[in-house]
Amino acid sequence: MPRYADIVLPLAQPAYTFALPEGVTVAGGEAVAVQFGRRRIYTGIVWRVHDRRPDFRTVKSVSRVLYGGMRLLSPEQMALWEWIASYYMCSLGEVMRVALPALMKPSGDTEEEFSDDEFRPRTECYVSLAAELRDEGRFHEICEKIERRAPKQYEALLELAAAGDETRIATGEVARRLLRADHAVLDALRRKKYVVCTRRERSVERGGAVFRLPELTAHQQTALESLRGQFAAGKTTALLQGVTGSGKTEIYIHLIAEVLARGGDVLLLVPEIALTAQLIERMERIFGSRVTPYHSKLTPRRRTETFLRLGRSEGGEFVVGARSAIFLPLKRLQLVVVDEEHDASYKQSDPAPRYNARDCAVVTARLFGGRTLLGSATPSLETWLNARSGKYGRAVLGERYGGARPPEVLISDTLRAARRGERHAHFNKLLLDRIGETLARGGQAMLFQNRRGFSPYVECTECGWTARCPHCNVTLTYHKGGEKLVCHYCGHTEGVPAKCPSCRVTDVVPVGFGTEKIEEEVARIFPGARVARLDRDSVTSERAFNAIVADFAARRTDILVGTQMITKGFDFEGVSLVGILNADNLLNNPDFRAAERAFQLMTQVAGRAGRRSEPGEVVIQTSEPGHPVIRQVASGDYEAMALAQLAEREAFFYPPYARLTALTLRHRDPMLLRRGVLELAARLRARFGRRVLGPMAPPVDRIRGEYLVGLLLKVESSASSARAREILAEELKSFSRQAEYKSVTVVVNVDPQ
DNA sequence: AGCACGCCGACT
DNA sequence: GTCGGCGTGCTC
Repeated sequence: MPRYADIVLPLAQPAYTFALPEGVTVAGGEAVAVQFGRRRIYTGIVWRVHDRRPDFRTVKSVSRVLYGGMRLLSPEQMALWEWIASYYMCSLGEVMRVALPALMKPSGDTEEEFSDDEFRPRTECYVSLAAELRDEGRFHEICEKIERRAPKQYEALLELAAAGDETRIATGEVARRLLRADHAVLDALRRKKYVVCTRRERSVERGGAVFRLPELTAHQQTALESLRGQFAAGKTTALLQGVTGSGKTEIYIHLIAEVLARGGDVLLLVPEIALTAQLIERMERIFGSRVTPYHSKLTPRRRTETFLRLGRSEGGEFVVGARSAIFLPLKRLQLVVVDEEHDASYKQSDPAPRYNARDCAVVTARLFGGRTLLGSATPSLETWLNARSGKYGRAVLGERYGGARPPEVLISDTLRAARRGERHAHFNKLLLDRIGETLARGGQAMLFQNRRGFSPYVECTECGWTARCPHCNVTLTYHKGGEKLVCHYCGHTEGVPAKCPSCRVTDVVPVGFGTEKIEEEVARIFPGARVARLDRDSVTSERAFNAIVADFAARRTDILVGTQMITKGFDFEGVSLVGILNADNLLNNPDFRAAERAFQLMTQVAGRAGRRSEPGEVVIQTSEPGHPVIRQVASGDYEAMALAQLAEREAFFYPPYARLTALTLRHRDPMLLRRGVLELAARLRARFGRRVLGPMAPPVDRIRGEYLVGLLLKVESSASSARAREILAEELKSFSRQAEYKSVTVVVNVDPQ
């Protein structure tokens, strides 16, 4: 009987059907090499094996089976891929692109090109004590012998012997890279036959049976028990809401340890690399080498090793990773923890699949019959409402760790300060006074400005000309380092003109302000202070990031100026003052989530002030001191914010009461684009009525020489979202089939941030 | 995604 | 007269 396999290729295309040659057996979830097109060879994932002959003229055969026929994807992972493809309206191939590490999906024009790229595991040196030294008496004897003459070697022996269960893998070996002893010392020990070195494929085994669990406070204990109870009673998803410093992490740790002890797998999702590194370290202190990190800063090889190792694992795995870790091939997933679940970086906005890892976590856990814990100090309104309505379980941690008091929030009126002549540069007198006092006391301050660069743009003082990108409809951002103007959309860079190119009269000057400008000003006003900056421009690498953070933690800097980056989970003991330079640009974002975001951001920044020992101070500079969100931040009243915002969302029919799908149409000819969007809007209105909004011009309506226009679909949360997507897919298909609009690109973003 | 096919501008 | 630009459509 002829057999066929539907193969998913890493393309924005549906699966293709290939024949299975005589004697070749494959099953769903395995990887194969196939020839696609004239000569290109791709890695594909077998989705389904069947014997229905497709009605194409030529049916090509699968070239060979990869990874020795190992099943790369569990049935649950395949179900997740399918859910994502259907929910986010993309192809399985697009899911494949993010789900598999790059090295695992080689492609090439020739067989050599293809297989040369194929992953080969790297080896690593493992060290263990010689058999002789396993005997305690003999060990001490030798230690005594070398202690004086070779202190380094003695140290190394002790280190090796003392390496806890968490670094030692099952065979009693320790990876050399985990030892402090250097090459020469280990070599000497090896020559003396005190230690044995073996080279093997790295990180195949994971050790670590002993976890050092933190003690819980009474509040934490109550919350933990409550969550356990709710999970046991059948709630699949729960929210753990706890203010900054209340110790959510300790609760995660206890739940994680319980699952690992049962042999189940755990996935801990964290927003992004900045936070990832810190949390991974923290988890390694507890769980040792049980922790498997997975984030964008890993090398392609590491990612592949991790993927394959997990695929072969029998359970008891603990992965800490960023959003794409949701795709790792865990087989006994029992718990997914999503830390800072409200964080926007869980949603991938470009390219497809435009998935939200937090929502995928909930789906995945359900597929495995596992549980999801969503943690946040300031939950997204979607999650909060789900918890409130009883759809999700819920536990609240009200108190800061060790009874520390919340920071005192001072609201400083920018307009009033300006009227009184109490505004210098971008600082009100109040903030400057507090910074001065803080420095005098030897304390540290953090200043938050939600904007990168020296200042956003340059302007001619005479005629108002501003530098704009020739390819995108945006002003160019001014970066002082190098006197450059940069487009944040396409990367176009040019120099700052000496004279205004328009009126040729005067110089152009920087307008507005970003972190770089603030850094400069604060350094000028407080010449004695050591100032550093943390934003995407100053952080060129993980190393640079760590250096800036380490300097601040060690109090080698006094003031840290930064963007969002400084809001994320740092525990700096010395920070007693936090300044928010401009709350207005947070509040006035033209986005239905602006108020929620502003609250989350300001609350998070404020949480950086004053840990443990003394309460901190927060100064918020704003021209709207009476704004409800400012008041809610000042009083730390999340619920007031949530209730007020939910009322607005309900009134204006926004999430969580409606589901949004954003459509963006793109074309280089603006007239054709205009006709196209009107046509599509009309078609959609015929099906969805007033649920269709637009056409609307997006904030940036031209990128890389292409024009953009948006449509927004709002469907009641109570309605069937599957049906809505079905109708939308139908209409998009028939729209794109029209000859005139074939060249118009339509991007679908389900649940846009 | 890659690649071939096909129709309009600057070169030997 | 051709070489080559990239716009369009197809790949099991």
